[in-house]
Amino acid sequence: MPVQDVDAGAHTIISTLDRLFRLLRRILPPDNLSLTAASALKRLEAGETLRLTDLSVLEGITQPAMTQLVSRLEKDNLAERVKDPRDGRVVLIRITGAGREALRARREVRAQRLGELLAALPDADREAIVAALPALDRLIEIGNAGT
Amino acid sequence: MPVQDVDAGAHTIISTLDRLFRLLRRILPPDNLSLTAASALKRLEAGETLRLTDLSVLEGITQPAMTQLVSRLEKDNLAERVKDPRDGRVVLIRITGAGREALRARREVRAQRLGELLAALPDADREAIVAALPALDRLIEIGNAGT
DNA sequence: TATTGTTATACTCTATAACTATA
DNA sequence: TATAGTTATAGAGTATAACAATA
Repeated sequence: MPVQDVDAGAHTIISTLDRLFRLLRRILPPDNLSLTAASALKRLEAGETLRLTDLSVLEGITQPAMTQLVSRLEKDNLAERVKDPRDGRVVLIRITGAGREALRARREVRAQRLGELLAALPDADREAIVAALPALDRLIEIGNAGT
Repeated sequence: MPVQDVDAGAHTIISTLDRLFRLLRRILPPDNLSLTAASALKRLEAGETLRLTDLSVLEGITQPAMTQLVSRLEKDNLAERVKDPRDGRVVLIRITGAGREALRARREVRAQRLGELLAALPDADREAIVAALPALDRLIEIGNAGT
């Protein structure tokens, strides 16, 4: 695609992604982790603990929004607040065993649902989608770098 | 991709899409149409009028949720309720001129933002993403058919 | 009685502004 | 005074249950 067609391409990409987004939300099981909760938990799953502020920046939401999200996660026993002995102002967040299990279950269910749809696609379509993933990952990286 | 690897592929696809969605939401200008409002308006933009129930089914949300959404759109003068002379129970929804203009402005801003990110990608990455769009559209079609 | 839509209520997710506690 | 986090408040978006109006 030549650079001068980037804007036309952007329209098409956005349109498809918007519809895909709504589809994925529809097939997501209702009694499960929300996108926001899952995203934050995934971030915690990777490392050890994270400060509430750092987590809010990484997730791209405000500090009060993260305070509330952590409170909800704590209420459901998916994450917990830990005091930082070196700085009394700081709150560290840690994922719980139940949080890890919730992530695992969510991954399984969602992959199963999407897998059913993928299985109905022609091989060439599956290949085209998989082939685009590294490019999309780089796009995400560029977008996040600008934050 | 062989069929037996569909589940592994599904995990990777979902992970990338989840991060992509959060990125797109972040780069969306705050004082603009939400994803839900824009999706419903786009549906109205295409045809003439739609019944509230039909719109809720098409958008994959409940009837009360659509009632509220239409009320918000009406408050902002983006859509309006029209009585159906043939059936007193029915409410028809119609997009307004301001609604069309809001869609246009939203498309322009979002395409511009995404275009900036796309322009920073190597040509091969842009091509891979564009090449996957028809496949994703067919995936969406399959998913929506199951509704 | 069935269909169409609204109202009531509750929960998640988000924001900004004002506040508290600690450094 | 600056930083870390919480509380207060408001609004979008979603759901289920109960209701009203019309067919």
